[in-house]
Amino acid sequence: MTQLAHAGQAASRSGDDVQDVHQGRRHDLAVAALHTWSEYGYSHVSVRNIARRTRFSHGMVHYYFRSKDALVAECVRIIQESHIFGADVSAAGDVLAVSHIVADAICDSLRTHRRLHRIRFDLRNQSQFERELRGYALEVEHAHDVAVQAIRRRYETLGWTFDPPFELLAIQVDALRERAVRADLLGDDLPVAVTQLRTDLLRVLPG
Amino acid sequence: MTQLAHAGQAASRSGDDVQDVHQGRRHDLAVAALHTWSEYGYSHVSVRNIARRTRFSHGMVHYYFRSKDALVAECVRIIQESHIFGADVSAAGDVLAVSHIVADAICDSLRTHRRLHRIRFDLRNQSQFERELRGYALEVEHAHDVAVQAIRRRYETLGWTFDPPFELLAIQVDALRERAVRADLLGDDLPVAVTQLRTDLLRVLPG
Amino acid sequence: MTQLAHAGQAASRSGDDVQDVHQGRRHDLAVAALHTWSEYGYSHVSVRNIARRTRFSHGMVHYYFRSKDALVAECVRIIQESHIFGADVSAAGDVLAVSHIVADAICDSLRTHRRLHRIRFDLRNQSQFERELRGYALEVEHAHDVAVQAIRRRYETLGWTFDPPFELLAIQVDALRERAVRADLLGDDLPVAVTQLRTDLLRVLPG
Amino acid sequence: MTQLAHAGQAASRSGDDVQDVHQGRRHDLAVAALHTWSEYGYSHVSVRNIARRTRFSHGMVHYYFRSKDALVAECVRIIQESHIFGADVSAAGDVLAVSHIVADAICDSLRTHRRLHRIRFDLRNQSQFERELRGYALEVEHAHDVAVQAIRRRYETLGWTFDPPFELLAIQVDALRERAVRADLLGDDLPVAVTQLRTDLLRVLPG
DNA sequence: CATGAATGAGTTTTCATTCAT
DNA sequence: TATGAATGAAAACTCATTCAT
Repeated sequence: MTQLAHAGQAASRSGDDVQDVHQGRRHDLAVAALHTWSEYGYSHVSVRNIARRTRFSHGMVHYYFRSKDALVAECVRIIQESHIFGADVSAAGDVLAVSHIVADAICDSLRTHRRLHRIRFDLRNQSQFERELRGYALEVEHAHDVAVQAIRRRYETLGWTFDPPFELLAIQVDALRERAVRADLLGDDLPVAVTQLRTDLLRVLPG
Repeated sequence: MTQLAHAGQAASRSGDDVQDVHQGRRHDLAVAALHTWSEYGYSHVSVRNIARRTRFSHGMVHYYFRSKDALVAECVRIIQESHIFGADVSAAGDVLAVSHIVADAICDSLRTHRRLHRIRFDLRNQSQFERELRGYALEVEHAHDVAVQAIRRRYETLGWTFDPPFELLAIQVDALRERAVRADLLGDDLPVAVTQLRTDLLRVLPG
Repeated sequence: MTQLAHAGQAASRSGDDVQDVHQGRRHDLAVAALHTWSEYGYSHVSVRNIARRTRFSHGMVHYYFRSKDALVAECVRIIQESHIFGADVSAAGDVLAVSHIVADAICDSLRTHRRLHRIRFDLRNQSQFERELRGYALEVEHAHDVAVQAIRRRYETLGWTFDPPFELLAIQVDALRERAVRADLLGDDLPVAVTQLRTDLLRVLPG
Repeated sequence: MTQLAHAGQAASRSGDDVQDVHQGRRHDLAVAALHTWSEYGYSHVSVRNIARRTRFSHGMVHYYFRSKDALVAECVRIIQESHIFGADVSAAGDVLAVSHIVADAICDSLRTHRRLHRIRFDLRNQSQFERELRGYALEVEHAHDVAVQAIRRRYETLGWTFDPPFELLAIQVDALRERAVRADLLGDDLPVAVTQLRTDLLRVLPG
């Protein structure tokens, strides 16, 4: 549960507590929603299922979130702020170092934020069918793209040129991540899947 | 609708028409279900939604399918029989020819069976959350694997060795297909997406 | 199954077979209905449940019986004709002999026709709530009364006078029979229940 | 309706009214269910039928009762708490007095709780066919047995010995009660039936 | 004669949402 | 703020009945 820890509680010091408490509650509820989502899938995320996970009533959820949609929006905000796609490649001195950092970052993120990754893939899939999810899915995909482009720039700064184009590599990497996420839920051991993932990533990344 | 055409209509033989008519109806209903599925996603494939697409009552659907599960089973059967993963590479004389045939087959299948492909990806995703779907998802993935291995063997017969391993290439190809499927529904032009897919496939396939 | 055997098939000799075949079918269907009834209770006797027990389609049931009600009527007729309440006490020379004959007859009937007895009690109960069953329940109860009165007359002919009145004894005997029927379905051993019943009957019957 | 009156209305204390109001509603709904049950039989006790009796929607019933089974459980609880089998024979000085108290208690209970008695017999019957009812039926029968044994002890304390055994007498008494319950619903006058019952009881009870 | 296609009302249950307090 | 009462639509499924063939 550490991975979805409550970030807003430190805000309870200053004067305008009210706002902060409100935000804290919203956050807590959204975290509960994320848990439900990652375990049962979007279509089973019901307001009551979420409330059951918290100390709050189901009316509360509607008090803090105008609708289920607003709740999804908050969930997406949390995903964004978790920087689950980031890899700090600024210190890497050569292409191989970048690849190692990237592979490690992906695997670490999968270990600590597997729920969020699973949600991302579910969101991307569902957004094909539920109009109201498209905006959120695009936001998350955009965050992914931004992180990916930063990596690309580092590779290119270090003199690597991609052929086939970088984009296709990015798609492959993302597909490997998705496979690891699926393996996890389908019963396969997460650590094993992540180890396998690391091996595979190093095979396809430059170097 | 042409892509999901009615296979049972040839039922004009003689005595056992009854069975054929029955099977025809079952097929028609399953096709209606596939349409609903591909447009609204699995979680909105309800018996009533399907009936609404037909000239029949919802009781009818239950008349032909004991349960929703039986309906899904028939849908999966149709997907299987559509051979949406097949590529006849037996005639290919060199590696490049194989790649072209594979790329063309994938693109053709996407054009004629885009609904089924979309359903496959949705099924694969939902099966993570809905136990009763796992068997079906595994069946479809197995069909995919079988088709993919046939291609691999042809490549290897023609002397190609894969490094990184073939499996990673297959995942990449499948991810490209998924992207094209998503592009379609997200508003991008299908023909454009398929053209792009073909270009991309030829870039990653051997040759 | 012997207890609900088909009585109408011997009629297939004469010229007007048609009628007889028709009656035979009606009988067979009603027997299937009786089986369903005794196992699942009246409220679960559905036309399809019955048809499933036979070699016929569910449309057949409606072909032979205008409605579920007509089917019930036929079931009741079969119960009546099975003489499940009868005891031939004409040969009994003294009161004790009558009591033994009655006890034995009740136990024998329970062994060979336990299904019908169970149905009788279920019918009597349901008829309180479903108007259309009342007539049938009353018919069956009347048959019971007739058989009971014959026994009473024999006792009185042999010089026995009942105090408390015979009617109260009849109610007690019937309640003991009902208890044995319930014991059977609730898992207790039928033979044991019948043996117990015999002992109890001999304790309350004259002599 | 007096016989099934609302027990929770005293909920005017202070802080924990909420609970009481909730319990009150539950009780009210269960009472509505008991009415439906006693009039139409268990197989017609549907959530919608019950809601139709109240000013509430059928969703409400599900709000208060997780499932139909929970509703039945509450109904049974109400039956238990109504002590419909009790007779205070502690003050009776001789056997005849016990018999009179018992007869009067049975008749009084039948007058004030005839619905509950009818439900008991229906429950006992249906429990033969519906597994999920067995536990409830056994509970109610156990309550009956407990009350009956208390009476037996009083008789025996006062020196009466039963031959035939007490158990057979209890069955007879219960059967007489059932007959009165049936007479009521089948159209016969309740007061008349109860008067008759009293006479009959005094004929079979000791003294 | 006999079938099974077809319907519509019924069952239990879940759920997003609104709202009075 | 926060609760939980209340609703109505929707889900999967069952069933008696009608009817064309």
